[in-house]
Amino acid sequence: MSKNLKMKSARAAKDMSQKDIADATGVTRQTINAIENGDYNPSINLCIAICKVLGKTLNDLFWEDDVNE
Amino acid sequence: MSKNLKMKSARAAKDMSQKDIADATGVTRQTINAIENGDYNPSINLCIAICKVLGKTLNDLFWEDDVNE
DNA sequence: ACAAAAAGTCAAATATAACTTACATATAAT
DNA sequence: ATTATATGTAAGTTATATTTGACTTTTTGT
Repeated sequence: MSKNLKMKSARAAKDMSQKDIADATGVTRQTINAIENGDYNPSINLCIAICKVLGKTLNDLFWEDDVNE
Repeated sequence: MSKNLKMKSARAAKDMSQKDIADATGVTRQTINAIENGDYNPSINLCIAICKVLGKTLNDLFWEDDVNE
């Protein structure tokens, strides 16, 4: 799986740390880190929560990039 | 969780059964059924695979509706 | 009315996302 | 030099998505 740089840059644009996103979405920092680094395959509900925190949509952050396994 | 009627109608528009989608995405019929009925929270990769089969995007099928747990 | 396909559901097993704890590195500030 | 914050990673555990197999109910076609 490839890295999610769209998520990483959306997070940078909001000046939030991985821990900030983790706290806002109710998961751990490691989970956010793993998603950004493409280490696993998060649930749709978590993706939606991340999108809401970052003011983006699913297509903005999760479409077309992470298609490769 | 609420039912995913967008997915159900996109599937109807393609005249595909739940089993057809299951086979095309590499999961079981029960998994597709559970997603349509809102019984659980699929992975983003499975959502993307379903979107591709149905010719839709993540926003088309999974945004704004399934936000309610 | 009958048969077949599609859909709904359930229990038990397996795979894996996500958690916990922990340690290491890098950067920035004091 | 030291403290604090942010990030990357890993082993072991827990929660849950997904599978398997089976059975029932609906729908559709003949």
